[in-house]
Amino acid sequence: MNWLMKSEPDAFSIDDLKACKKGIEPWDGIRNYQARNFMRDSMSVGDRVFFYHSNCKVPGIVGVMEVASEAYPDPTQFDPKSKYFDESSKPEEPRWLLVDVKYVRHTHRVISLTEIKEHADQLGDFPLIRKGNRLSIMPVTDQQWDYLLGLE
DNA sequence: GCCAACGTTGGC
DNA sequence: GCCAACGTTGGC
Repeated sequence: MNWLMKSEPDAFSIDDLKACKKGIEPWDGIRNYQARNFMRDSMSVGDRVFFYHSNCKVPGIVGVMEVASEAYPDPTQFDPKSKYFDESSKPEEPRWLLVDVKYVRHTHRVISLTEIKEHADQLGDFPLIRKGNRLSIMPVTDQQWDYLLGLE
């Protein structure tokens, strides 16, 4: 499958990912059940992922990465010093999962949310442009993937 | 910084 | 199980 994953660039940007060792990093901090279930049930190693910058000056797609691991427990949920600490999650029954992601490339330019919205008719149902949607990991159909990359 | 939309929590 | 209160997301 194909995916889109959001990150605030102030916290973790695509440049940060590129700078990681081998361009691979655990995508930690997902605390939303729907997003977690996508990782657990539907993601496979090698799946393509759009890197999306949210909550910033120009929100939009900034690059491509790929899924580099199966889902496994997010260690930050057990770390009291982490802002993602969840005291109600127990190691024998972890509540939150993550996958590793691997940098592939930057897009040639930012494909902004504004621009994506202008193509709503061609994209069909797409969670990113649904009103009020806050999902941080969402599936992207093959058609949507090709169409969005065609804009770059 | 504002605020709409949404998810979660907890009292009842 | 309902729902008000609260916290978070994320565009603007």
